[in-house]
Parts: sequence; structure tokens; C-alpha cells
Amino acid sequence: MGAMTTGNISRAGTNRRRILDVALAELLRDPDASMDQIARAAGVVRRTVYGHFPSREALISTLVDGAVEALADADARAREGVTDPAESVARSVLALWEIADRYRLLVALAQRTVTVQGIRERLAPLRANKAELLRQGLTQGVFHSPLPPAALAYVHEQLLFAVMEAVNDGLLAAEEAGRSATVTVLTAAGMPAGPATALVARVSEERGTEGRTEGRVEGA
Amino acid sequence: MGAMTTGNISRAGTNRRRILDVALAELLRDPDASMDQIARAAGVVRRTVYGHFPSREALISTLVDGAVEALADADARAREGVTDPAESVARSVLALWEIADRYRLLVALAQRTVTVQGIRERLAPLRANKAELLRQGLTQGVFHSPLPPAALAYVHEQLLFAVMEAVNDGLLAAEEAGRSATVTVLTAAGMPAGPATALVARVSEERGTEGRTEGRVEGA
DNA sequence: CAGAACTTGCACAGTGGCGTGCAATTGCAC
DNA sequence: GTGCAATTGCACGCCACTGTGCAAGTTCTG
Repeated sequence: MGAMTTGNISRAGTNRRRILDVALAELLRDPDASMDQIARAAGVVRRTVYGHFPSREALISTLVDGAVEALADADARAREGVTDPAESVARSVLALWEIADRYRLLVALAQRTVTVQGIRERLAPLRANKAELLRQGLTQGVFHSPLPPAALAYVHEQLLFAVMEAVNDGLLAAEEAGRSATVTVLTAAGMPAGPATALVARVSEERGTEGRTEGRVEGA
Repeated sequence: MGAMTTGNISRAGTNRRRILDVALAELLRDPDASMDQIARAAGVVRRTVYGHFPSREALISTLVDGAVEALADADARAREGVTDPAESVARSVLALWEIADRYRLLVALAQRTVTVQGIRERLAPLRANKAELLRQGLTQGVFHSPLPPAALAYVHEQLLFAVMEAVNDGLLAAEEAGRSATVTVLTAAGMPAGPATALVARVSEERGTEGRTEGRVEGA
């Protein structure tokens, strides 16, 4: 009884596919989604999922492999025959975007672990400040970007994370990283590389000298 | 017996502080780190942690609040009295970086959920391709960046994630997003905004017409 | 030294997830 | 219809983690 929920599409293949699709969505919405959550979301019982995938890990592996393969293919196809680096990058990104867009709702939300979720939430005020700053810059013509200020603020935030990770992985010296990150943030906002570099050099010089009040913050 | 492990620094305050420090590291290395892992890493028994923080959530909250407060302060101080947007952004980022650097090992690694971890791992080959491409562009003078190619590849990857999230949050139209993201990637690599925009317009136009082979991919 | 504050070690109940086994049911194919 | 494959609905056992209680220590403070 009660087999009217989503209709029994049955015939394994279809179900397996559906499980994979739904699992992608569920898992990236919440990386800790349980097998039961996934199963229910797929309109299926937990036991059935185990019928298709021996373990949680196997399911995830299948998922990731598929996505990455699609991305790699798109990237390769987009770039074949193109020699100019800039055009190559452009084609690559555009192609990747099309694929990634399918996973957009998913991949992007994947960054929201419980922990990271909380952090970025409380970072919202900072981001708002930065957005306002960017808006001014765009209006004054100091910056140029097709992105709205708020989106640019997101970009800046993630950009800093990226540079941090680069430092962690030894791709970049920690001392240089701050200035490099700053220059990159400015250029990402559409400021020409030359002036951006000069500005950062000047400001960072200033900070190095006059800025040193030597005291520690008093608070806890 | 056996109280010789790390030496009993005792006197609560010190311990509480240490627990917070270590917890930050552990939690951001693995957002699902258990109270036991944290306690052990702090050279303390699980029960002791509960002596300082009533629950896991309370611990995390304390942590995040502290970090965010520090960041907000630094940002505010760096920007006071500065009117030029570009300089303001530069000062802000440099200041934030100093603070964030403390959490670098931590925050950056936070993105490595088990799920995300696997994804980015298998994305490595793609990233390597892109790094090589960027290297060429830098050599040829098409791109300009203080970052080494490999680090720039990280930046590009995260940048795409950022734009995806912006789309998800309704800050940006999905159709425009691909092109905007591409322009931003190019400018972040140091390409001037004007040419970047033109290039993307041309390429994306091309893709729109000639590129449409209308067929779906045959594979699974 | 005495007492207070803090830590430890152990034990406990509760919860929630994983992976498996098995019998019953449902649907598809021939 | 008969058979076959997949799905279902329970049933487990197992493990890891959370929070709490309590009786020992241990170390600092006065």
C-alpha cells in the first residue's frame, strides 16, 4: 500500500541514476547528510541505496568522479586549438562554468559546513562594509567590474581564502602573501595592475613605519 | 598517577586559553573534530573541556566571536580617515591579512570538509593545467600578477566558487554570471579590464553561434 | 598546613549513524 | 501466469560522540 508517493519508476538503472542526482544535491547542501536523508530525498528506502552502493564512501566517490570527469572534458574541448593564453583562459572558464552551473546550487553550498557557515554568517557585516566601499570605487571609476559590489565582496573574501591556502601549500612566501593578495584583490576589482602594485607598495610601506604603535591590544 | 604528560600548567585561565587556541586549530582542520580530539590536542581530558565550556556549540561560538571581533576591529582601524576607495580597500585587506594570518593554517583548511576535500583533490589535474596556462600568459606579458601561477590557479578556482555563491544568493543573474566570472578571472590575473571585457564578449559570442552542436553528450 | 579551585579517570545513559540479514512485497518480462 | 529482479520493512549489532555525575587526585592561594 501507499506506493503512490513518487510513483515506482523501478527498473534499477533509473533508480540508481535518481539516487545519484539527489545525493549530489543533498550532500552538497549538507556534506554530512545521512544515508537516510539521501534515500528519503530520492523517494527510496535507505536499504535500497545500499543495494546500489556498498557504502557511503562509494556513493560519494561515484559522484565526485562523474563531476570531475565532466569538468575535465569540457575544459579540454574548450581549449583545443587555442594558442593565446588569455583567450584560452576565457574559453576554459566559460566552458567550465556551463558544467559547474549544474552543480552551482550544490558546490557553492558545500562550503557551508556548520563551522564555516557560522563564520561567514558573522562576517556579513564586514562584507557589507566592503561592498559599500566597492560601490563607491565603481561609481568613481576607480574600479571596473561587471559584478555588482555585493558579488565582488564575495569574490574578495574567497580570494583571501585562496591565497591563504596557497601559502599553506607552500606555493607562496607568507611575508609576500599579504601584499600579493592585496594587489590581486585590487586587480580583480578592475584596477590596472601597475597602479595597484604601486598603491600597495606605498601603503604597505607606510604601515611598516608610522603604523607601529608596538602595543598589544588590551582586551582578552 | 601518570600526570606527567604535558605537565600541569593548571590555573584555569591558562588552560581555557589553550583549549580555545587548540580548538581553533583542530576544528578548522576538521570541522567535525570531536570534543575528545580537541581535548587531547590541548593536552587535557575531555571532561576538563566541559568544565570550561558547557557544550560543543558554546566552544565554537566563543571561538568564532573572538575571531570576527578581531577582524572587525582591524578593518575599522585600518580604514578610519581614508577617503580614497582604492587605498581604503588596500589598507583594509592588508590589515585583515595580518589578523587572518593567525588563522591561516586554520581558516584555509576549514574548506576541507571530507566532501570538498575529495573534490578539490581530484580537481588537481585541472588546476595544474590552468597553472601552466597562466605561466605562459605571465611570461608573454599578457598577464601581470605578483602571485606565482600555481597560486593564481587557486585564486581562480575559489573565485568561481565565490561567483557561484553570489548567484545562489541572488546577487547576480545566472545568465550574466558566466561572462562576469570570466572577466573577473582575467582581471584578477592582471589583464586590463577593457581588453578582458572585449575578449570575453568576442569569445562568448563565438561560442554562442558556431559552438552550438545542439546534441547532448552521448555518454552516461 | 588547610582549603579552594581545578583537573582527572571512570562510568553512565542517550542518540544517531552505519552496514547487514532476511522475509515479504511489488513490478517487469516472457 | 510464472519467474526474476528490484524494492521494501523490519530486525539486528556496532561504533562514535555528547553531556553528566562523582570520587579521587593535583596544584595553587592564603
